[in-house]
Amino acid sequence: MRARSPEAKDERRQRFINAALDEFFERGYSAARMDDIARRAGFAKGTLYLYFEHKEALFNALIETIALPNIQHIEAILQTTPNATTALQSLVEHAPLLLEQTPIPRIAKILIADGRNFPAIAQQYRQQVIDRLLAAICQLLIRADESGELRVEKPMLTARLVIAPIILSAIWQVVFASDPEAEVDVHELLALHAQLLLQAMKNPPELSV
Amino acid sequence: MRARSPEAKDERRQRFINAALDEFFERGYSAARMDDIARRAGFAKGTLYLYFEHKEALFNALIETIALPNIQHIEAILQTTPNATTALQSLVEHAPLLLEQTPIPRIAKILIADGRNFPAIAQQYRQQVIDRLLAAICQLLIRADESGELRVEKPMLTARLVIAPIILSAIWQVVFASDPEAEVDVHELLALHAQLLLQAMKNPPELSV
DNA sequence: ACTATAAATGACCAGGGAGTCAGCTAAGGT
DNA sequence: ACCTTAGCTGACTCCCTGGTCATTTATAGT
Repeated sequence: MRARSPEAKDERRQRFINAALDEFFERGYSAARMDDIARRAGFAKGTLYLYFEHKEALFNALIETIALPNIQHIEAILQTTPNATTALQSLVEHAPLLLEQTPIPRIAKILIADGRNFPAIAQQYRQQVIDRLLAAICQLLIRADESGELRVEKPMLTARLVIAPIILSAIWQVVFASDPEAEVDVHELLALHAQLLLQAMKNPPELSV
Repeated sequence: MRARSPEAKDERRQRFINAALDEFFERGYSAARMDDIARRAGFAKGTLYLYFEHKEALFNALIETIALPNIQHIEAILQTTPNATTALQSLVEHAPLLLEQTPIPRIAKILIADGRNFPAIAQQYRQQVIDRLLAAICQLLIRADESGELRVEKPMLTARLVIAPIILSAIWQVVFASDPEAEVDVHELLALHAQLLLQAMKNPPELSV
């Protein structure tokens, strides 16, 4: 079967990108072979080069394509809840699914592993994905502070603390996937995280002296 | 100059390992060149092979050698303080220095990037370094709970939450080192982290309802 | 000074992978 | 049925790097 229509070509591109996600994740950028990526997508190496000029272009396309849909999903979770408390709980509730069913952990691993060799891509990813996620959480916290629901003195830093255990769980899972001893109950961990965080933000400091 | 005594040979080994740390960190295991590592240590490639059988043996030695001294340093910080509150504050106080002056962030990056291709090394590192660090924090929390200083219901998970922002700061710094826009005040971030965490653990949940 | 020892060297080899291109063939048009 | 277009192929080239080893040379002992 051949791709003649523009839609069919887009579908080809996507298949190559998905194959690249697997291979880059598994082996790292340098050790991943273009031939393997093509085979995994079901084509020969030459075909891959009809769709991407070179390895780096494929890498570029991968980072650009994969993350955005997922970040929009998370933003939706955060914005469709009435208050910050339930928004955070909802985020934490959805997180295990995000970690298992989306490519986010794999993208994170790739970015950490190979981002240094592609500073422009790393920067773009930070701006378009991470900063956006942090901004969404930050706004949520500011609104909660203004409404009196929570007490948030440094929303930008607090936003970073909110996502830290989530991201680290993703990385943990990805690095120690083959190690049964290293398993962690992510849901329980993040539930505790939300509990402690909300507890700290609900109690004004004066009470704790 | 040549290494004739066993001590001089140990010193050579260490120089190669330090050079390997730099190169593996910068390029990743696969893209790092043995010739570059040898040159960086001040020798020719052949000499490197007098000290390490092959690339993988060098990688092995790197992971084994570098981390342990630093983990002992951290354990010392945690054990020489009278109570958990000051221990955590002290950890957070020392963290920016650990992130800047020790190879911990670089080792973390290498482990994430290449650990998947060396599952045995990743597992060994987890057992000898990470689990040990978590155990030290866990014990600290248990003692604090027993003495009534803090309220800690799930010490093992809480220990993970304690280190999450520290590790993530290390990774952040390593990935976005070249991006001036991405700078974060680690000290301020971790100070807030300690403050919120201690606040949550000092207030029994009943008060916050 | 001379010699024996072994540390250090770097040209070399072999294997492997990025990128190419001349040929093949599926598919739509006539 | 035949032709034309263009999507697809994989053998090939070239370069790069892990690992080797015959040669060179520093050093300690006599």
